[in-house]
Amino acid sequence: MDNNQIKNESITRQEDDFAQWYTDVCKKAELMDYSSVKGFIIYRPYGYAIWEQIQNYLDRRFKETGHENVYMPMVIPESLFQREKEHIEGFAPECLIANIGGNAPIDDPLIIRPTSEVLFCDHYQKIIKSYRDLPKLYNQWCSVVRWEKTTRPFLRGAEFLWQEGHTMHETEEEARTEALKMLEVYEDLGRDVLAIPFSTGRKTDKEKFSGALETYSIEALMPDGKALQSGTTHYFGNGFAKAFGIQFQGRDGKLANPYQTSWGVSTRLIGATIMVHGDDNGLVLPPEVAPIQVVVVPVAMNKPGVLTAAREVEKKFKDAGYRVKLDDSDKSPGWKFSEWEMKGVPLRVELGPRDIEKGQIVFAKRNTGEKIICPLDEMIEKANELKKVIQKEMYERAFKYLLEHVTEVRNLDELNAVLDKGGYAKMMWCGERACEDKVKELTTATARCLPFNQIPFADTCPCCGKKAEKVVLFAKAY
RNA sequence: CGGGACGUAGCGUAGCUUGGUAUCGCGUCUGAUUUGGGUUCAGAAGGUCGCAGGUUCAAAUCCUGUCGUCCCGACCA
Repeated sequence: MDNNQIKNESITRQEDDFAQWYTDVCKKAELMDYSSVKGFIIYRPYGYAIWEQIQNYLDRRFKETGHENVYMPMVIPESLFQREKEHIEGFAPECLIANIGGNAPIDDPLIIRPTSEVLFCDHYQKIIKSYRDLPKLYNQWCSVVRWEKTTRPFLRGAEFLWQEGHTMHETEEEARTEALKMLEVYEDLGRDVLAIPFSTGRKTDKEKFSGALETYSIEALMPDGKALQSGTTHYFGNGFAKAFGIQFQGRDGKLANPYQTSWGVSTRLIGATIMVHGDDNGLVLPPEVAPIQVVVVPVAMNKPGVLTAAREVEKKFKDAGYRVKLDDSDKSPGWKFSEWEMKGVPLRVELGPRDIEKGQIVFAKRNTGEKIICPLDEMIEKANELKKVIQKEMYERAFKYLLEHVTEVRNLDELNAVLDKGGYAKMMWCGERACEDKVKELTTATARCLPFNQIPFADTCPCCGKKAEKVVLFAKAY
């Protein structure tokens, strides 16, 4: 095989150029394509199907926890956006604004939603009158637009798909609980669906969402040592409620402002999944999120009986509830193996004349490459077992990587060394913004979160030498 | 938004310095052959050289602008 062919048939190795590997996988696994506007991508069927799996899981969990889906307009009058000061200041630099309608200028220009807090508040102001109207637990699936300067498929787009929950509560405590509860739903998604261990915690004031009192996040560590903020939940207090005049009559007959949360995850989760699990042969998808869970590749397909047997295998998997594909295309088996590995299908079934004779099939696991021979009549049971094993192996591998890349640092030299190498630097922090800024200046890393399990391991802040009680994770971020 | 690289058929590319009929591989199509890790052989189709101007008898090639991708910064849920 000459040089051209090698280049053409395969993707950049992770080791050579991780960013290029990522782009190659996105394109060659047919997850997306670029459009003619920078930062706006086409979600191709295979990529969109991954998002649909994430949606299916979350939508079920949201409904189980009492939430209802709604749909808000995609445009926000600029005047409405101005109501909450911190919020508009945070988002103004990245808004896309429409100011022509038909052929006439629009007096109050329309902001294409970068997030929908103000739309929900504007509506809540009209429908919340009494404590009996609370809580309001709304969610919407939509896309938002943020005019980003640097864009990358799934990781940072000018437009991306997401869900945004917006809730209103009678009491502060109930709202605070909601913000933490939804963060747990996201953690479950990571563990049970995406096989990604998230680091969870609270954001520093510097990093929190514009207008929120508290921001919590799920952070995932990528193989290049950078952290990816993969989802956030926010507790707002009643700041927006006051700004938007949302009032209800309480049980005591007095008027009060309700307490608010919002929370969201986006198609960035697809990017996280690609990076956390992928390898030099392409995508590696966890079974729960894979659009195709089992691919059946017949060998010597034109020999009598092979295709018939392969169709039976396909049907049995389908009947057992699997998302299964029979690849009866006119390609060689070797080509198909590589193709479906690129696309990350977790389990491959090989079936040829030799297997038919022996009444067996061959499983191949995408995550380890392992091949397992299995009697035909135990096929589904074995697949059920392998599905669990694969999920577990993938999660544990990612978890091990995470644990190996959290390092306690006690001075600035150690901090620098850890952040240079990649991963999280766990540091004691005095809580001062100045020290957080200093770390960024020295290392370009940012505070990812204050982990929930705060176990102090030193007394002083490495930046200023003052007393430190907070444990914070720093990392370079996407 | 600053610095750098790149843009030629679906994909990957040669040609550009020194202007003169568009190069090769993969893929695609046709037929045969093969099938347990990207089969083999034969034949065929496929291009406004990212886009827009300019210089010239003549532009993929030179000049200007613009759009896009990647990298490094800055910025950013």
